[in-house]
Amino acid sequence: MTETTSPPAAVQENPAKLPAHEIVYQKLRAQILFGELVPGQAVTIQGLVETLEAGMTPVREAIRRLISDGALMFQGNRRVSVPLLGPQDLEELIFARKTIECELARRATSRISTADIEELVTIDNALDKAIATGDVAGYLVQNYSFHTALYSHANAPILSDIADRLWLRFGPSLRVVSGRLGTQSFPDRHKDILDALRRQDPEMAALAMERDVFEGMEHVVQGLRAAN
Amino acid sequence: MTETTSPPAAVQENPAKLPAHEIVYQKLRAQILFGELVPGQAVTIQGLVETLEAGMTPVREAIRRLISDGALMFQGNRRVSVPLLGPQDLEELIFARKTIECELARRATSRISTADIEELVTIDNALDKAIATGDVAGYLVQNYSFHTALYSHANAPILSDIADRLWLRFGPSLRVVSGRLGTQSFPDRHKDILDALRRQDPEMAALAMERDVFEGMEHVVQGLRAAN
DNA sequence: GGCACCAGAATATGATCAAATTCTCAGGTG
DNA sequence: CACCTGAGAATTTGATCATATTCTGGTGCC
Repeated sequence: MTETTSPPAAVQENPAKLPAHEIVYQKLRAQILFGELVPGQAVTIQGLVETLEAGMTPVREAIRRLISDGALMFQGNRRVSVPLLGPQDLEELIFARKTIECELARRATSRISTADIEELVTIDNALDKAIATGDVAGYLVQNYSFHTALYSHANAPILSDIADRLWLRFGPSLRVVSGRLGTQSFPDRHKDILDALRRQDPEMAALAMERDVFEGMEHVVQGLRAAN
Repeated sequence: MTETTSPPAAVQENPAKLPAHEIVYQKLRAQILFGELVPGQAVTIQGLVETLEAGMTPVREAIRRLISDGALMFQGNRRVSVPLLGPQDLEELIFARKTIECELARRATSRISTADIEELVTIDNALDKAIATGDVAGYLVQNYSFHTALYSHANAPILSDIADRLWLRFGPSLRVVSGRLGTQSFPDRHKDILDALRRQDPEMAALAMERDVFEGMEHVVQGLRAAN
């Protein structure tokens, strides 16, 4: 008992200082955002316990969080599933994304540094490459990264949080559409956004963002309509 | 014929059949919205287990949900507390509330029935009474009810959900300010909103809502600044 | 003032109970 | 005779709890 803890060598190679429920949350979140889960698919607690090799309580807590995020859906009876978006949902998401993300772009414009713009360029290049090679997973990751990185400079944690949750809602549907129609078909206004950032023109950034959001979401609407 | 199944549309209206974690969530949510919890106050799992007479797992899940809602805050170490809003947070909340709630008012205007308007009038009368008698708790409840009831007619579940979460964020601070400055001091544009609804004028409703939101939030800003 | 120890709270596991869906098997009908 | 139908069993899955383990923060001693 005197041997409390090995004090100095406590630096474990294990970077996972995070609690289990947090790790499970991150993993599940990524699976939803980047499309390993299909809309309509049932999500079972015990299934995740096996898949993610975690205990029951952490999985439970992660699922509750994701439900609150709108990323998962509680189906009245005790079942949980990935939401299937309808035209009505998409219309609301378009409005919310336009107002919130345009404002984030506006705010980021006046605060972002030249070095940070270059970082966005790097992400956008990776995005272009993913689009060119038809790498759907890469496209989803890089596209999300671009927006998230931009918003991180807006100094608006609450608005960023709202935007993040919106992405969680349409992530699975985005995956479906880009899987079906391919990555090339998606519009991409990121170049315009980067231009606006360089010129430090908030309204131009907001406008470019509005187009990026609207065209992207409209594409999802069309893609899902085709699917029916 | 080959259809799987979905014949029994047995709609269960069993109210007492809610799971424990849902009940705990609702209770805690109400406590936060209507100010039984003070900003900065620590929230412990075991404390809630005793107070709400629930098991540990349900309490845990409810807390996770509330954290995801932004109603509670995870303090890095394993502590959870009620968030304390700063001027920056309030500024973001004002923007988000204005855009989202004005849109909800706009959408509700064209869909709400005369009978439903009367229901709002009833709520607003109760609100006036609470203001007149200085009933802080009643003021908070009726004010929330008015907005929620209005938004329920907008046929926009996602936007309503976002608005709901915003209320959870500033609920505790609203309580602090109204407790300190009294209920009379709060502006109230609900009469203008009701007028706009009767005239079926969406833009007028949105404008009245914008004033209600802005003046109310500005009042919170002033109240918190005085507190410091 | 720093360090070891301790109390208490949070995290995480597995077991147990309850509910719901699915499966199966008769029985009846065209 | 084949097929639809439905009641009930069986299985899967969710909800809850009791308990063990780990971590944090404070306290008292040197």
